[in-house]
Amino acid sequence: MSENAYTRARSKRTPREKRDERTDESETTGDALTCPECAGNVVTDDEHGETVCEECGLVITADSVDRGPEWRAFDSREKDQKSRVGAPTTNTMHDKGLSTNIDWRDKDAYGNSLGTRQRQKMQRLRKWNERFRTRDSKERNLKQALGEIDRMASALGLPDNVRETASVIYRRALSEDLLPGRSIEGVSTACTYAAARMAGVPRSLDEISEVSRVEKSEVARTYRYVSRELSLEVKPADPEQYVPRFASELELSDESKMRARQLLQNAKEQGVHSGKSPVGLAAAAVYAASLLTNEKTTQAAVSEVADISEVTIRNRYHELLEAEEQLLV
DNA sequence: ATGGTTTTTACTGCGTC
DNA sequence: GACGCGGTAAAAACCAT
Repeated sequence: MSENAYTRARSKRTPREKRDERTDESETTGDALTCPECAGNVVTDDEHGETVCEECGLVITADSVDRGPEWRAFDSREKDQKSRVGAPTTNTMHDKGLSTNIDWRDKDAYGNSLGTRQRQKMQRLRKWNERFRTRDSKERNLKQALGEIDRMASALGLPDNVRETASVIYRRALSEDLLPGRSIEGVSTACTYAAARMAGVPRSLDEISEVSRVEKSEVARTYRYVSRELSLEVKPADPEQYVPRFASELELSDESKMRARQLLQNAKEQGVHSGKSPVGLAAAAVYAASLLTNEKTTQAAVSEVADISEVTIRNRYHELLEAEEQLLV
């Protein structure tokens, strides 16, 4: 009935503007205060905008910075700003201000019955309150996921636009009800994986699951599911996309990168690669290129950064060189 | 579930520094 | 002798059926 959960919510200002009035004595003056709970020292945490107790972690005042709705992005401009979602401590914020209950009885605070007008008003308020609350639970979910995406993305050194893409994908997954039966972790990991590939800076499933709390198999499964349901257009990973990263991790010259790309392109034209793992191909190309340019690298080193066995590198790079020769004939 | 393909693991031999 | 490299066989992982 009321599955209109994601009603068109304007980026409404959170209804607690009264933090302007400095309320209690624990102010941001940074004086040595003591915690009411354990009498420990109280410090201000500027990054999260909180005043917390050093000893017990009690948050005395939170939200000296209001970053409430800023992570709801509806267009690309807002999206540019939404990536500051991170801090997990803000999870507490929602419960604090928003989950309100409105009694079902049509009585006022003194127990008197309300007039018809008032009754109708309360009816409307209940309805909207409920709507906001369900919206809120989804957003809490979203928030956690976004935090997770952000964490993984920075662990993998992925640029901001990937995080944004990942967030967008996640939002779509959420609004299409793809979540039930799947972990937030898993889906956000899958979204990150997809976003990285779509942005042309792919990370292998191994790398992804390294920083995720989810098994590789589950990531793969969830990714397949999500990309099918949302019909994401993500082309099979191009080995060339791995080259720059591997090359720079090995501190190889630009020339080597060029050679590696050439090798891959040749191989591609001759259809040498099909069914072979793109990562392996890329690793082999990087290694072969380093040989051709007389830069010192070992198979072991390449295998290390690419997370590919040396055997595979050997096999692939033979094939690459063969393809190169065939081209000259 | 099964069979075919690819990748990994583990081990061995060879040449060089 | 350690190291980089190449090859091989068997195991494991993966994929389509």
